[in-house]
Amino acid sequence: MTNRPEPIRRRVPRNTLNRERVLGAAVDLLDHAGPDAFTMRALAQRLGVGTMAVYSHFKAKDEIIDAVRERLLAEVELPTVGSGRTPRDELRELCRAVYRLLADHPSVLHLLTVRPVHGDEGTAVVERILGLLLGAGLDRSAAARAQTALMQYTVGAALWTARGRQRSGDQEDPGTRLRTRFAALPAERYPHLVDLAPELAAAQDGLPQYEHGLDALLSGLLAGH
Amino acid sequence: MTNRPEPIRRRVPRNTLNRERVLGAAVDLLDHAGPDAFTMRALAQRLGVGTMAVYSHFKAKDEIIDAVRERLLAEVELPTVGSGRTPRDELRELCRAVYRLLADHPSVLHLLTVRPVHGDEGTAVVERILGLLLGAGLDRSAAARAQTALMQYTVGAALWTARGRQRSGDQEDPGTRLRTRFAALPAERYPHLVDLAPELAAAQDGLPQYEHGLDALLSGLLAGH
DNA sequence: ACCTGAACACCGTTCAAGT
DNA sequence: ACCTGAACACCGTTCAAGT
Repeated sequence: MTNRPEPIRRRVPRNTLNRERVLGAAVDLLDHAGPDAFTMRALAQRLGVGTMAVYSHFKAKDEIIDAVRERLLAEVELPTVGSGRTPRDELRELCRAVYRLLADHPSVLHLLTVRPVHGDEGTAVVERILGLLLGAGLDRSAAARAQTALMQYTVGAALWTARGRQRSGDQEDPGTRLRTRFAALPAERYPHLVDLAPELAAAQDGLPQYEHGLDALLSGLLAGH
Repeated sequence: MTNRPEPIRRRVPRNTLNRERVLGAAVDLLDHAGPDAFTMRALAQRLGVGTMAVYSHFKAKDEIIDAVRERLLAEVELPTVGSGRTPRDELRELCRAVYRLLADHPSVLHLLTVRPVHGDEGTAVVERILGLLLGAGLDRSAAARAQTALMQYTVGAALWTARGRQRSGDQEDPGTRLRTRFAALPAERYPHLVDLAPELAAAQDGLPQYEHGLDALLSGLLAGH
């Protein structure tokens, strides 16, 4: 891709490795090859550098994990304030932005489950959501619980989708695989499951399913306000 | 030798190792020591057996993971049919049973995120939930989406709680830690977050928080039926 | 200060061998 | 058939050494 021949994999000259470059390669590696392939050795190789060079910029692998998560969570693009006609519209937009980030980067999801959050990642989103909930008339306690419930559902839905996509080494998409699996169950024991196999398969469609649940959750949380 | 001295760690006699014993030790190890300590070598040691003995009963570690997940998911105790006064009551009970299982065995949660579901685990719960949703008047598509949303929220909430408990090597409980962290944020940028720090910390209380969100979700899903 | 290669203590799993 | 110990190809990280 470069203009130079580079007959031999040239070593990166000094001082060109830095935290930013390491994090970029880490995100690439995670999104492209998955968490299992996210290895210090693979990361260094991708950077064209000895394995231990990375340790000059990060104390340990866990520190890279934290930094990657922080970096990606900070990337959530907040819809402009007042973009929705109602607080509820704006809540939907915010939650969908978080879902989209998690769905686009299954690795972040994995990082969330592997290591708890330390820093103030995602605080901007939380702040906005809390403001909208209070603005909708919820009291302090209800707003806090609603915010937590929205994040819990969002993480769960994203995880659900990522898990379905995980085994896409197979030809079939997760929906069809799930449909055939359910349809093959004994109909006497699981009549509804067998009967609703197509509908259950259709509910594995990521964003539309997320929005269905999100709307229900928002309705329940904002009921009476 | 008498029947009991055992001056030297005696080797388990032949044919006493079987799949059940391996799975029991695996659950113990996972719940007690966490996923990182769940090692083939540690598992064998706990069974008083050479590392490779386990491979006589399971092809690989992944197969153990699948079997553990299957075993625990089958353990979900289904409330007796018709125990609730309304379908909604019964739905709550079922979902809470799933949440309790996941919260009690954080390892299952990890196993769920690490490997996708293959067999027909948890089908009994799904069947019951679908029946109740249809009984409540939801159409086929709405029932399938509602069932998926309920499971997504349940997994997300359980994961959220488990993640908070993960670092309990520290003295403070996750609530206080989160409160102090939020309270320490710059109040100009995050006024609501700082203000609601105590309420947000209180929302990390596991089951009560789960039930709050569950009620809202059920209200939204069953609205108009 | 930044980067290297060898080495250490792990890991899952293969394999030939024992009973 | 069931179990063993050595060995292989990995992993994260320490360490002494190079520039």
